[in-house]
Amino acid sequence: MASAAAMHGQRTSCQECPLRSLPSFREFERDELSFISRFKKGELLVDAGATIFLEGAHSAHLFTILSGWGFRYKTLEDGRRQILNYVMPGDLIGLQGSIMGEMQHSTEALSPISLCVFERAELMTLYNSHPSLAFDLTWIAAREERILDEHLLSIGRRSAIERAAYLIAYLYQRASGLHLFNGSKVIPITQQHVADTLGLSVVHTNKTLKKLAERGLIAWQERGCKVLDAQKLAEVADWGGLDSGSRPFI
Amino acid sequence: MASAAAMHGQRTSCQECPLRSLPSFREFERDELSFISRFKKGELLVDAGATIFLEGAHSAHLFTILSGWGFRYKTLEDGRRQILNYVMPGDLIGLQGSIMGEMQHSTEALSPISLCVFERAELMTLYNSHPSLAFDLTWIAAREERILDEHLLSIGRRSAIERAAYLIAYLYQRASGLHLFNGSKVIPITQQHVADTLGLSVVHTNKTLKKLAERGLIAWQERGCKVLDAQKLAEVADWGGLDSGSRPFI
DNA sequence: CGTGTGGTTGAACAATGTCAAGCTCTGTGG
DNA sequence: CCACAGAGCTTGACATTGTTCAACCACACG
Repeated sequence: MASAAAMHGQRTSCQECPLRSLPSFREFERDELSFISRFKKGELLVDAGATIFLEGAHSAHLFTILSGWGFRYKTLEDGRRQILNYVMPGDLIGLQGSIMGEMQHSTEALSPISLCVFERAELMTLYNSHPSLAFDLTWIAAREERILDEHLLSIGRRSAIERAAYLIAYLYQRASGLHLFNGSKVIPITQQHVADTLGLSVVHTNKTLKKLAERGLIAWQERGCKVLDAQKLAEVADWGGLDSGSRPFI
Repeated sequence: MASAAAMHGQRTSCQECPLRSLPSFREFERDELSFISRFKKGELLVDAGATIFLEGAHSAHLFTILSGWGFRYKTLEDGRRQILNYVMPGDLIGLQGSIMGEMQHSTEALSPISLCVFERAELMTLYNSHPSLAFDLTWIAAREERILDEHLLSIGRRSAIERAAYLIAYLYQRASGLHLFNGSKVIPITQQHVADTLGLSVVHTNKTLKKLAERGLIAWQERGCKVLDAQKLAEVADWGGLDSGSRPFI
């Protein structure tokens, strides 16, 4: 597993953070922004395939994804893996571990990722000095919870084809809101990732994706899934879509 | 669906809150306690089977469970139901809705429940005046997230018998920490609840529970599941157990 | 050119769902 | 006190879904 990682002080200033201009995210007050600038200690670059957090670790840092795709997962003793959720630009990762101690899941990069680095030890300062940002952190945690609720509904009660349709519609909608596609509409995952997210075997996943392809909703490409009809995917899954308002990030 | 609910100002004072003496929960500072006393607007009693929150609602309140059992769930259009998690004394419910707007899941009482009532509108005051309690709210949300992670692993990757063993061990461990059993060790759920939590049909759930009973790990009783060997249940599921330290509540 | 990763396929098999019936309580109304 | 209805549990036969195994293919990369 390649896991080269480069830390460097050189950095995008928070004032010029490319995420700020996305309509998905809320605006900052001036003092919030200056606090975050000080809170940010640098940037980290990791390769595709690298592990950012490993289950069981106690990390001194937490990160916000600046660019790239990744995923969180847990495994059983015998190696069975469950992907819990995907991470994309604007997502804060490592909060669970920062607040409660040890990490109980791992996080891996799906593409090269750049991260803003924050220090866990300074989290309490944030709570003390910026109540609005503290509220945002709870918001971020509540949002993740809400997404996990939907995933649970999906894995527990949707059929294989519905699950697959939901997953792709979900990833597409999130990534679209972040302008992550340059017209390509290709989600950079393998069928193994899809299988491990849906709780299915790769073989069955392959056959299921083929059905979606036959219906003209997706096409499978070199290293990824091309979304052809996001609307119909959501319909197949009986999924209402993500919250539409703008959300906080840090 | 019976949904009688009685609100009354009469209340257990927070100073004498029975939950405070449980080792599962952390101690409060004096000023935290006095703030919470003011934050609490009264108590609510609901019958078994009553709906506390309904998906789609905008509630002006959030609650902490004082006594009783309940569960959170989501449904698909055609009626398929997925139970997301169970709620027990000390659990804060409605935080997701309070922070992000509309409820996206429903909550139902499994037994008669008493609740402490808080006003959503005063949440921001908490963030402004009590950073330590704000931190606790994030903690509470992060804890729920962690539990959902484990549930996702369970439904996605564990076999029927492992899932059932995990669920019962999980409920048993939580309830034990809250001294919810008076020596009975009986979890008050039906097999339909188990099925809807595990993502299985009732019939298959029945057969699976029978296997656990044959192994001497549980016994099914009038309206509930008697836990005979919590240790072995956790082993069957390859589950490490809940976090052991004391946690915050409000 | 090999080699590895990811995708595709078919066949045999295992896990789980569906249908249908019956059973045992418990509570209710006559 | 009895009859009945409903909820929850149990069981067997059968259908469907999903898994495992074992190939084989295609392409990218060294």
